[in-house]
Amino acid sequence: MAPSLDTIFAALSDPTRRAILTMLLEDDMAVTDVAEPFEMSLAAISKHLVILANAGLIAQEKRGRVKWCKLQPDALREASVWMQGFGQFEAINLDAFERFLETELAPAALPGPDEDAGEEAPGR
Amino acid sequence: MAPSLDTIFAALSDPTRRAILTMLLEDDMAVTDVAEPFEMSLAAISKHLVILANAGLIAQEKRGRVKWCKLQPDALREASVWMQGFGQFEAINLDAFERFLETELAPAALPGPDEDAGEEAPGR
DNA sequence: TCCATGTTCAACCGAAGGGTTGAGAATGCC
DNA sequence: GGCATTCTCAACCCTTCGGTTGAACATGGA
Repeated sequence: MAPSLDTIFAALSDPTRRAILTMLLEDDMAVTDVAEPFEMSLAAISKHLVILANAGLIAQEKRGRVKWCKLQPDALREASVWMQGFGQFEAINLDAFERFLETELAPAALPGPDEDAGEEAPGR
Repeated sequence: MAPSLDTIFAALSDPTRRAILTMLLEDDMAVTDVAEPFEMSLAAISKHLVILANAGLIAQEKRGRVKWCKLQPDALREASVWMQGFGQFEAINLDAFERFLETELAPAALPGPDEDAGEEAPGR
């Protein structure tokens, strides 16, 4: 099922989970490596990852013993579209809209780790 | 204090609160009028409005007996900025936005299709 | 002044959230 | 096979959340 906005925003409301997303922006990671910088149990991180996966924010793929986590920004995109409707509803920036259309028509980029984010996402 | 991303995303994670924001997109509303289309108590709606105000998503101003609620999209923009680290969605897709508005308004967020609020503009 | 209207407060309730611990279940390596 | 590594499951604990109800507070109008 497609993750709902409920699930997406709830997943984003926890600072640990946002930090995990920021880490995954750099590279795909195994569960143990995701958990390493946090001062909480591995089981807790595992739960957080399940929540992120249910929200469609990450994908998890098991290779051997190791489960790899990678960012999946489509859900974020949905939520962003919903939000930006409030900020720019009165005055639509036509230039920005045209730029959006271009990115819409462009081939969907595979969410690889080598994506140049340009600017690091703010932490908490 | 500036509302944290925790607070903002948590406020957005509830369908009732997102429906309220959508309603306020049309016009400023009094608390009673906000509560009218929902099948829950006025006190519950009042709590939701407090949560939205604490998140900086709405502002509340009391004139006489009536407390008017109005959208305050700055907090949304802040959260939107955080998200932009994860992808390139700097522009708004109006079609997608309308789609989301429909999916938000249609199912269970608002009980009846006859949401003839009929509220008056705050200035008078 | 008395009463209706608009909104919040306080106490409560059940469910969900975020954390722990300990016991598994897979898998890879010797 | 035996063992370490990786990750999840299950049971619990405590707090927060979303809702209710009834009372209270504040204001405007007769």
